[in-house]
Amino acid sequence: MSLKEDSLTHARDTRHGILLAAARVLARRDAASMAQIAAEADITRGTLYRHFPGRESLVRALESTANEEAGNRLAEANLDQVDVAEGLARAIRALVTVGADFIVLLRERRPPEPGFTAQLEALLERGRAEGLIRTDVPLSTLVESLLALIAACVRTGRPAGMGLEDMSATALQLFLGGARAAD
Amino acid sequence: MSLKEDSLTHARDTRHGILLAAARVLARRDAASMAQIAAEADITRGTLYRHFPGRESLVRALESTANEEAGNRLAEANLDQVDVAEGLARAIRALVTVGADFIVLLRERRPPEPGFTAQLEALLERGRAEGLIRTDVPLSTLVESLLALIAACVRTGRPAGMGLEDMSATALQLFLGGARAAD
Amino acid sequence: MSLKEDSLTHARDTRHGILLAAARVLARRDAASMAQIAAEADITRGTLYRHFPGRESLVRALESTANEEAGNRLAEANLDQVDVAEGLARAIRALVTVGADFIVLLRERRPPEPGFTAQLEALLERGRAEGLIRTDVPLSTLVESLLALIAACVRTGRPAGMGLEDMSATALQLFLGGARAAD
Amino acid sequence: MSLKEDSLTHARDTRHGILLAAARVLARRDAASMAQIAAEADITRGTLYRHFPGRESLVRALESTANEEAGNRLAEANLDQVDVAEGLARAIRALVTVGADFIVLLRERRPPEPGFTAQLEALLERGRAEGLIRTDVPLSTLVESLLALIAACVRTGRPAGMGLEDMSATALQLFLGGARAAD
DNA sequence: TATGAATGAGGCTTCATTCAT
DNA sequence: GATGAATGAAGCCTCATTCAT
Repeated sequence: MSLKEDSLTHARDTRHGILLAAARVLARRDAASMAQIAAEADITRGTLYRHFPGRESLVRALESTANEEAGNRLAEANLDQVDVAEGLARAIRALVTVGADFIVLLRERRPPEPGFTAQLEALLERGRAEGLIRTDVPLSTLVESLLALIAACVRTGRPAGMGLEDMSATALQLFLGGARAAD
Repeated sequence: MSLKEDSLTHARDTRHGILLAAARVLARRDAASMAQIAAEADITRGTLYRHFPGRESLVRALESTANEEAGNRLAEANLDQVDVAEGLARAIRALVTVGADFIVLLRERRPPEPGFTAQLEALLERGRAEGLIRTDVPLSTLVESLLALIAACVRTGRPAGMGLEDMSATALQLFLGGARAAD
Repeated sequence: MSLKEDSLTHARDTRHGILLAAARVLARRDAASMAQIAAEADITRGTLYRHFPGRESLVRALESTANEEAGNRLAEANLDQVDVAEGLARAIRALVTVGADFIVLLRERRPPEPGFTAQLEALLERGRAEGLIRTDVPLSTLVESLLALIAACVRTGRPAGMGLEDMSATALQLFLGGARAAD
Repeated sequence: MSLKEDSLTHARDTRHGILLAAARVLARRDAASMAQIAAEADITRGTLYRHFPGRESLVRALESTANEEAGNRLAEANLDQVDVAEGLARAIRALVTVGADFIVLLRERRPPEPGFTAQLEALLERGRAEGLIRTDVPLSTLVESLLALIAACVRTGRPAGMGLEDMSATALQLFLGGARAAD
């Protein structure tokens, strides 16, 4: 590996490390300062600014990384090649996994980039066509509800020591079956 | 009405006006400055500080007002004197009504004061005892999910022009029955 | 005098004091920091920002104040009601007087506002018509030269303890007669 | 030519190229950053620091190069071997030629190195002894005035498309004879 | 009680400079 | 010798808060 490649790799790693640190600290406190983010990433503010020219740039990179990561995981899950129930299970597991690192996304969510929600919408549409998903509620409400339930499960599940599988299963049950007890 | 009472009333009105203005502006932008809040309330910063000794005090007052208001509405709903399904319907209508102020609460959310969630927990517990509400999910997750669903319905329903009754009904259906189509 | 008028006056005084202080400190060091300017004006940085929303605003106010003051003094001098030689003497005295406070202007000069140089140009044009001022050099060069000579005289004269009258007389002699000894 | 000489020559060329680039960029913007200077010289910041240990060092080198160059040109002009009028003409032509670099000097001007102004002072002193130059104005004021006039002529002449000879002639006329029309 | 000026702490950002490769 | 990452000291600006009127 050449020197140049090495340095590029290093830079990319540092960048990623910063994004992870930012996600952690912004998840704790939404208005975290650049100093706090730099501290969490174990670098100085100056270095932080070497990698991201400003706060906005950092937040945008964070959002688009999270969007991208979520989109990728959903894409890898081949949602359209399994039945809708299994697709929902996979989608939720994917989002819970991402969510653990990027809950921030689920909070301060600006109009989320398509390619992320689009896959969820397609899945739910198919579910409607098959008679599995209700049609008397707007699609956007369903998507928003799904995300809200995932966030709720992660928020309450993590402090209680639940694992990713448990949190995912709970979210799936609540989304599909609601809080009503099975008869 | 005596002069003193009159001035007390006036002070209370001003206070209330400030809180409403603060709710409006904080709902738009979480990090709104004291200046913006004062401007929205049509007073000067000095006056704002005469009524609330500091930003934290204002936010706390806002939270506890919202909590109180939500708590009062829930209390007025006599949740414990009707069956659980009707109780949930009433609770959701109450919370959807509190709406705009409530959104603020859901953002800055510190551990919400009891007296507010306690009533929801009691209702859900009763539902469990009656076999209506599932017991395989922690109570806190259920409460959080209920609040998340309400917020989701308000967020997507309001821009779509839905009324309070529609949003409440949707939230209730999603909470109780989930997204699965009725058989 | 009403309270409001009083406070307006006070604000204007403070503003003017800041401008004077800024002129002093910027004359010493062109890249002086806002902190240094505030210190010279005996206020804190915060107060400085209450009066001028940013550095650029301060510098612009300084320039336009100096321009204005110079313009006013030239206007008061009734240059067009005396013969050209006397007019030049008056103009130079006016500018030397302003210059003592606002040399800054004469240094970092951006395209100076008209109303200031226009009066000088009119005077020199009249001098040309009367045969007093040479016509073989562009008018703009003459104006620039006059200002440069005034600045040179102030810069070298002040440290030497020369008074305004002496500096003015020197500048006039150099401008009109040049460095050549009178025959 | 040995390798060592070659590398020395190369280093000297780089150094000179950097100084020229610095002159260009500092003439445009007084507070140019090291990064901008490096970019103009087409090297990295690291390399810039290899040649000059710090900003101050670079600026000093720039000043002393300009001083030296001006000094050299004045020395080459053999000012002391011609009569004073011709000497002044030569001196002004030399300084106008140094031009662009010179402007920088006139801005950041610290007490200019002797060896440069000394030659001007000697010339003017000789002019006084011969009765050509006025004695009723301090020598330092005369030097400063001469430099100011040269700068004024370059500043207004260059945009107007005047050549070096024209600008020099104008400066000489204004310095010696002033703005008064010849009788 | 209401107002507007003043304050000072803290945030964002830039930049000269150093260091490891 | 050259490069790019890292550093830390300022600089600019905002804002919650206090004070005098």
